[in-house]
Amino acid sequence: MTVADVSFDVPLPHPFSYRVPAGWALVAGQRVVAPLGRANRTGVVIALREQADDPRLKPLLRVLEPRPVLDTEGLALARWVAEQSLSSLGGTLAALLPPVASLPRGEAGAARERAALEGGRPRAARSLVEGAAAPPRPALLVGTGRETRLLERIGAGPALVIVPDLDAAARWAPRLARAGRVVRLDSGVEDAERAAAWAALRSGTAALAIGTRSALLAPLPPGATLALVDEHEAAHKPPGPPRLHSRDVVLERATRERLRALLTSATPSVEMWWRADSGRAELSAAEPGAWPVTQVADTRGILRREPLTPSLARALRETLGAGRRVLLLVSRLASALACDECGAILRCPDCAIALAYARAARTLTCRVCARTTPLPDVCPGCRGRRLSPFGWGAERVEHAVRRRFPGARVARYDPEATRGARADAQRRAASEAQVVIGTRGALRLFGPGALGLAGFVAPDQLLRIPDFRAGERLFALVWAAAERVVRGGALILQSQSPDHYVLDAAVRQDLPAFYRHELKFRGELGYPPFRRLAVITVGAKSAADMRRRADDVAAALGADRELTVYPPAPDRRDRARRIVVKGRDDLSVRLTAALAEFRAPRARGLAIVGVEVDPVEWPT
DNA sequence: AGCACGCCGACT
DNA sequence: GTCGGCGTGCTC
Repeated sequence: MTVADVSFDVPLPHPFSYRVPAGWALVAGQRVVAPLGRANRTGVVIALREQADDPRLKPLLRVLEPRPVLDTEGLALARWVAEQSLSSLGGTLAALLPPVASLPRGEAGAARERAALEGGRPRAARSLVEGAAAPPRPALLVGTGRETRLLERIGAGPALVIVPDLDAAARWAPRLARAGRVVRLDSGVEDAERAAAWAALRSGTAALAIGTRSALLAPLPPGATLALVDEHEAAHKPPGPPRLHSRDVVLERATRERLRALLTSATPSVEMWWRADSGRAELSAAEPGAWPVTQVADTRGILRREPLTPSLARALRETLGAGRRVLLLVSRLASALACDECGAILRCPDCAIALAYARAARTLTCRVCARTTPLPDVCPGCRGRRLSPFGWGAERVEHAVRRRFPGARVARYDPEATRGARADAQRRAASEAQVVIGTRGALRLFGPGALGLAGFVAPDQLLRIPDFRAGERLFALVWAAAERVVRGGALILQSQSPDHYVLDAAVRQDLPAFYRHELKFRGELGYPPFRRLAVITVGAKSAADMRRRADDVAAALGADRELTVYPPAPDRRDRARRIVVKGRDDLSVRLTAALAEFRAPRARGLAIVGVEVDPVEWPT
């Protein structure tokens, strides 16, 4: 009998086997409905095989679509993604497939017949036809006009453009539409439209498609272009499956299927820059475009009670006078409260992190456990009476700016302010304000050239975050702000370390200078792109159990001499242990081998909570 | 992940 | 005497 191995969206490493009813012409890559446990669930056929009759196997119930959503290559790529990220194939597939198209009633049977007719046709002896031609080198498009250059290279397609989020999908669709019919694969459109888009790409009715990471496996004809917009964006690797950065999937797919990969970014990831630097990608740069008048204002010794240096205050006044808009960027770190007598920062007694100081409400709030207390009169440590704010959160800066510029329309735009009931009002106020004080997310309010002045109040706070990508992230942020400043406008960076290479490279609009420094530092400390990282989280019921299990896992990893294993460190408010591992290109394979005994289904007791390969956000 | 089965506390 | 807590185990 014929048996189908079916992968479901369950966190299990293995597929389930079913009997294929006689007369079905099923192929791998088709979605089917089959009984699993007590329910009927949708899964993907990942393999078909002949074997002796086994009465224990249940039959498949029905085929969902006339044709496979994935061809053999797509299936193989999904398997690669799952292996690389140490996650289940079923979950990975579920995240990389379009919604199921709802067939009009009565067509289901017909669909099955069509499947029999055309489903089995393998989509390519493609690589044979094209022989051993080397796959085109990926191109990295940086600098001014990179998006126009991307559109030029794409032409009328065939091409699939992957963008970081739904907003970007909505923005890109009309731009792409100037060259031909564009279909959308992102969840910003109805399910039926997404499903139809996938089908249109496969049949060739549409040659241009746009989507987010869920579209990474959408069908493309030979010779097509696979584009990734804003390659450096963390949104290309959000939590959840597929647990790889879209960049890695794009590059791998392009190599396997000989597609042309095009990636754009104002400030590429260090990984991608290194790839171009070492000749494994073409760097398409441009003559430097307009850049704001940029200045680093030294804040050493003068920023305790006043967030604006004379330079920034003057620029603010002039910009407002010229009728242009101002964005003051604050780090997402809120202000804290410090004791002037003993020097301590007030911390949450439970979580040990600095309490966030809310000036207007006169409260202290813990960001982890949400405990809120009224402002104390004295320092809990030394009973000192002089408590003063420390660090420049949005609220404190807003207060200072209002005091200094009483006539200006000032609005705050940060995650705090744009949450809850007043969110809409706040957003509207920010879109009309002359001075916006906000975090990174506030950049979305401004298009290119929309700002007269961008000012970074205390970017040092972002550099102090214990994450090896802190510099890269600040550089990207400064650059993104600079690109939004109008020709002749100003960019002011306040800092206690005015010579820092991140600031220096941004001031001089010198992309290579930043990467030179950054690569040197990454190389010396063994960080990506020179080593790969993974974070393994271990949990257990009791503290002692957790410690023992974490030590066991660390020991198993350490037995592989190719891996560098760091000692288990407290995580999740000390409810888990975190083990950082460094390895080489084969990190995933080695992790899979070393962790096998802990990840086995029968290894009960919730030993391993999570494995995160190539983390983008450092866990704090 | 669901969703069962399976043994110990506060309720009509 | 039951309803229900979520610990443990299975799903072809």
